[in-house]
Parts: sequence; structure tokens; C-alpha cells
Amino acid sequence: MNSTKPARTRFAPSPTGFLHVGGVRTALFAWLLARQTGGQFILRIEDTDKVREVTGSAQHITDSLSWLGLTWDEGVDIGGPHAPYTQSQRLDTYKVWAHKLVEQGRAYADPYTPEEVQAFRDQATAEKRPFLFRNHRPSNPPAWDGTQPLRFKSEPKAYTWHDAVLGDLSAGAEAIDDFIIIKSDGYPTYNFAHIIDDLAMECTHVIRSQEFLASTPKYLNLYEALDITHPILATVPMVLGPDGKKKLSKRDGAKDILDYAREGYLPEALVNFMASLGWNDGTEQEIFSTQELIQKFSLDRVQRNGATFDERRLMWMNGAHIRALPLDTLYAKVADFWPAEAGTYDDTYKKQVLALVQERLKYFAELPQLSLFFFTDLPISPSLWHDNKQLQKLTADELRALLEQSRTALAASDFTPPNLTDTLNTLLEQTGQKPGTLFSLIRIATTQAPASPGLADTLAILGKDVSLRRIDAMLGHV
RNA sequence: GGCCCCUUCGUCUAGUGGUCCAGGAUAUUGGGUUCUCAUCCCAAAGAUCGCGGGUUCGAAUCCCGCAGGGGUCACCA
Repeated sequence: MNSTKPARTRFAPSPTGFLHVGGVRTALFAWLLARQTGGQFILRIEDTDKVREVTGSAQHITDSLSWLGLTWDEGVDIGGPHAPYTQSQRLDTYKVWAHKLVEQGRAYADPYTPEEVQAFRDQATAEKRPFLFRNHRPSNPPAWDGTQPLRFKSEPKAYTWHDAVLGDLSAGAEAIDDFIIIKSDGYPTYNFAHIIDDLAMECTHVIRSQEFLASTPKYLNLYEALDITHPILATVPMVLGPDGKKKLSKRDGAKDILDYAREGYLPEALVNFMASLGWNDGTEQEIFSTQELIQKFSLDRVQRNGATFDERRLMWMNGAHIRALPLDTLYAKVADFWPAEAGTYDDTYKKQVLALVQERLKYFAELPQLSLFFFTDLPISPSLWHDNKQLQKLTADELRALLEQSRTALAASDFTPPNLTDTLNTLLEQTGQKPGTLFSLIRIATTQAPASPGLADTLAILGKDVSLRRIDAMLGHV
């Protein structure tokens, strides 16, 4: 369908914390494109800010991507032809290019102290002008000895360029300024390092979030100075927080992607959901397998406006994916989510329970509350029949009589589902009760739960011994 | 403030001049499926297509202006 050249795309997070839906969605789009075109997906760690770096977060990032199934062909952990893929290990490369710019007169040492630069900035703010460092370029910059920041010497001009998502874009010369490419600690800035690495790693596409759009003209200026052809640029819209305005952030309660793993979301459901945040295939299909997404994804159908993250929609989608799973597959996936009480029960029994609970599960962490009464006798809770609209019409004596009659009838059943259905129907006739009364009573007696799957199915799984025992137990409380 | 991006039901979205007094999904409400919960099915409600001009026989769709929201203007990415 989309037969294009193999794309080499990358995801290049900085290890400053966990990954949330916003960031991962950008990675997903890049990954889908690489997979669709038979190209490569590269994972590069941009750890050039040693102050903000959080120990362990690089590992956390790789764990998150792995869980989602966003596999990388080159990158940290596995290496590749352009290793290393961690920027702090590539300092020599950046220095070579930095010196090249210095020699060409396109970079200079910044002689100001941070305080002095801040003073320029404050002055511009006070005068309601945009701050441009190039208005303060030193006339005789000192030779760069590596202890001062190194700045790119820009050549301000207007640009027009094409973005694979946003279309034709343009910006005036005001958007171009001198920016730091090597910090005084010797590390490069993102603005410089990503351009060098994308070139070295032969990336064909730069897929990134909208917050980088404003600096694109600066990058264009740098690409020119470096005399390199820039990759295809694609700007994906931001994922918005619940307020629908600002971008999703940890402050808004954006969750660690691995929290979804812990709560029992399916990675393919999360992938489907993230893709639907800003992309669709133009049909009315909502549920996509990851394979379908790989096949159908295209950058030109990516939305231009931001999408609000709505967790309720994710829950629906996860439930839909759970329902579509074959029972055995689902059974393997929920292994860690059973209540402790299920421990001694065998696979056959648990699988029967799961078959009934499957269509009720929105995420696996709900499994215990939905299935507990299949494994243990819940405490008798009289409020269940006291508050029941049908049952509260009956006296305690009537309740007891009904329960005893049901017990006798059930004792004669072999507890196969068809036989149970017959037994229950016969009981309905004999007692002259409505299903709303009789079935509620038996259901409450045998589960002591506010909700359960269908009565005959539930009884069949519980078995005769447990069912009768629980009816007896309730008889002692009516 | 400068520059830039965005603007269709609460939410995700379809829609590229007529088949749209705007379709689907979700969420909400009501009904049905021998009881509850869920699934499934049916139905209701929900968008003057940000606003104002224009072009056109005809505009959500094209043009201009405005407004609102967002992003950015770091020795962060």
C-alpha cells in the first residue's frame, strides 16, 4: 500500500525520568514508519544534560519500549554500525564538527557570563522585544579553549520548508539566532548533537513533537552551515492533558507507561490507543492490531492539532482487545493477576472462571474483584438481600422457604449448565416467582457478591458442594 | 511582546466545493437480551463546522481579516 524507500527513523529520549503516553506516541509513529518501509528504528539516548539526568531512567525507557513491543534495530543495549548510541560517549564526534565550524568562522566562543547574558535578556523583555543573542555578538571573541560555551554564528534569513505532517511552512529571519552548540562543561546541546547524530546514523526522517517547531529554522540554518541535506522533517501534534489545552505532563498525572503494564493493560491496546491519538486511516475502523497499524500508517494522515488524552477511551479499547483474545492466550497473560485465594485451584478451573470474566474485564487488575467468590466464600452480607428491590418484598420466613426449596431442587441437579437451566426453570414454575426474585436470591446466596456472571454458568463452575454449602450458610443468617 | 502552529459533538475523529440542516467511535441517558454486572442489539441526546467578511449557482471544505488556544524565544531536551 505504502511502498516507499526504507526509512531509518529514531527515537531519542533524554534519560530524565519515565516515559509517558505523550513521548511514546512520537516513538510509535517513528517505529511504525520504519517497520512499514522495511527500514530501521534506532534508539539513541540523549544524555547531554548531566544535571537533569536521573539514574536508572535509561533502563526504564528501554523497558517501556520493550514492553510495548517497539523493538529497535540499532541503539543502546544492542549497538549497531554507528555505535555508540549514547551521546555522552560521542563527545569526540561533536568536537570534530564544532572545530570545523570554528575554522569556517561559523562558531565562536561566548565570552559572557551567564549573568551578563541574562541581563541582555531582561533588557529585551523590559523593552518588549524578542531576545536575540546575535545583537550582542562580541566583536573580538576569544579563541575557543573549551571552557567557554561555543556558539553557532547564524546567518539570519527567511525559510520555507516542507513538513511531512504540517505541509509547507515558513518563518522569517527573526526566528534565526546564535545558539550554544557546546556547553562550557564540554557537552553538546541538543540543538547541535541531534543534527550531527542524525547525519552520522543516516536517519531519513526526524519525527518529533510540536514543541521543536519554533527552533526548526535555526536547525535549517545550521544544516546549511554544515553543508548537509536535512532529513525529512515531520512534526507530530502534542498529546494534551485532561484540560485539553496544555501538553500532557507528569504534573497533570500523566502515568509512567509501565504503570499500564502493572495495571494489566495490553501493550497492543495501548499502541492502538496512542496511534488513534492523532492518526486514523480514514475509515470507520477503531480497533487495529499492531500489524494493521504497520500496514496502514502514514505521516500524511497524522492530525495537525493536539489530541486530549482520555483514559476512559483507553479503557474501552483495552476491553475490546481483551475480548478479542483467544481464551488460552488471555489465560497466559493474566497469570500474575489472580487473587491470592486462587492459588490452589487448577488451570482448568481458573480457565473456566476466566471465560466468564473475560467480557467484563477492562484491565487485568480488575480480575480479583470480578472473580474472588469463585475461589473463596465471601462473608455473608445481609445488605445484599435487604437492599434488593425484589427481595425486600418478602418476609424472612418466605425468604427461608424459597431458599430451602431451591436447595432441594439444586441438590437433585447434576450441575451441568443445561441441567441447571432446566432445574432453575422448573423451580421458577414451582415457586411461582419471577426470575428477578428467585434468581437474585440464589445468586446472592451462592456468591455474596453484588455482581456476577450469569446464574447457571456461575453455579456450574462453583459446583454442587460449594453452592449448597453457601445456601446453608445464608440460611443461618436470614 | 516577536515568531510559529492549531481551531468539526464532552472526548478521539470522518470530511479536500454539491451525495453534510455534518458521519462513526467513546462517554452519557433510556430500552431489550429469564436476576445482578458486563457483552451484544436498539434508541435518544449531543457540533449554529471559533467569529466576521468575501469568491461561487452552491463552502466545514477556497481567499482575506479577526479572535481564542497552544508552542517557542535556556550553557533543557
